[in-house]
Amino acid sequence: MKDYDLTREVSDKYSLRGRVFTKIRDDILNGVYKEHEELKEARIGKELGVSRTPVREALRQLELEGLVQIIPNRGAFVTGISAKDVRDIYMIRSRLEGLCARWACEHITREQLESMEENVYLAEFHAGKGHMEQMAELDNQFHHTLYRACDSKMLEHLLNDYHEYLLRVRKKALSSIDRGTASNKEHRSIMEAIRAGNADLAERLASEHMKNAYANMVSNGLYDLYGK
Amino acid sequence: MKDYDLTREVSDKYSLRGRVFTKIRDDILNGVYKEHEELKEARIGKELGVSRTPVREALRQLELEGLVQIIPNRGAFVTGISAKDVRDIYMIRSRLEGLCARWACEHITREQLESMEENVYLAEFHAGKGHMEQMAELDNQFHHTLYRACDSKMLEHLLNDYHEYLLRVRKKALSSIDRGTASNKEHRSIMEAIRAGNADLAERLASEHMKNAYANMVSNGLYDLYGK
DNA sequence: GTTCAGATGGGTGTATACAATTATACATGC
DNA sequence: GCATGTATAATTGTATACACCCATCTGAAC
Repeated sequence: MKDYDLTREVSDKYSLRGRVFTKIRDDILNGVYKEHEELKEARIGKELGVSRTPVREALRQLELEGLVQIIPNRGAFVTGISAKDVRDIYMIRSRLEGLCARWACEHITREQLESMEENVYLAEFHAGKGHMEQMAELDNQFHHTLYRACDSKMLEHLLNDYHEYLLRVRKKALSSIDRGTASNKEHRSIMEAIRAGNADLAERLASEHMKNAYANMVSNGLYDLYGK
Repeated sequence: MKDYDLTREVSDKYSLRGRVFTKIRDDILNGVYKEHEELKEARIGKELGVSRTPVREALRQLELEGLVQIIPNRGAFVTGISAKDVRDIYMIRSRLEGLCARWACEHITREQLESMEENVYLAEFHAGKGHMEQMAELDNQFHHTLYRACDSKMLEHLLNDYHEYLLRVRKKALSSIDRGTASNKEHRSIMEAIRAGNADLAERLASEHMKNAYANMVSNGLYDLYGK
């Protein structure tokens, strides 16, 4: 039998369900749907020109992604993210990114390391110019490369989940240019620790990188929008 | 608006879909369905006396739980767990259980602590008698109490996921009575560290507890069944 | 004014029909 | 013999119909 890919992802980007799933998901992450807003199957289906069936399936999946909550016989609602949830996720990520960096020391490929180097180099340029948009994109890229480099589908997928989950919050919490610069320096340190194969150091730096990102967010008070 | 529960769980235990979901899930965890076995909607529906609709929805959810993989237009297959996946999960859990124990130091309730004490006490009794069945059940219970005690829905849910995910493997890897005794001693240490409010110690002990559990599993060579 | 039974409307839950896709078997050509 | 094409069966993907559940409103009884 063929050796199928084991990661748990929403397959089938090209089916109706896949398209509906992606659409609703993006709308939630981009704030089109607010917290606790009800998502009615019929309305969404009508909007996208499909029947309720693929919409239902998409919603059921989004429930497990954590973006939607379904109450039996009542409906689907956009989940709220509390300040505590955000804090918890950052702390969970700090542990996991640390583990990820540790594993990356052993498993990173030449290409991945070069991609990281390029990323850090480029980010310095954009930081100097104050290009926030590009900084954010490069930040995403850096982390995805790191997740890749740990060579663990389990961990990579988990970290991707959380990373994307937080996009809802990060979209609002525009980080300052100062934080961007500091963050990129941390990226450089992490990369160098990995290149040197220093697993203990890499784990510690990556873990602290997350804690710093969270602390910055709190000090900016920007995610209070979501607090109760 | 009502303050709905935010955890991402499969709600609706009493709908057909909920029952189908639970049934298939249990069958996979109990080894009724083997790795890479195909799960056909029509057959399962017929067996359970329901139509394909709830079966489909259950399968789509199981996909995100990681127990099933769906290939578009092809079908649903039971996912395989490789030896590496098991190792990765144990390492991930070691970090997260550590974090969980740390948080429990601050948030554990009187009842939860008493439940842990009772658990450890009872486990000593069963260890002496060689009651493996009860030991396994108490082990599950201890961890669930710990997950509860950290007072984080995010972390609790994540750990529950992994815990249950590994049941497939643990069912086969019957641990020895020696490991049971050692494991329970570790439980006691963790509990005492939490009771003393020593977060650093609790985190370290809980983290090592997982690594030990994994090491024991490897030394018994029992999960090689799943290796490639 | 308050409470509660019943009607009602809007929504989800499930079954079923049909369309689209894929697997299988078999024939055909080289 | 082997590869390739084609017909057919089997299976999944989607639309639709209807049953069922629940929130809301109404009105009568008190």
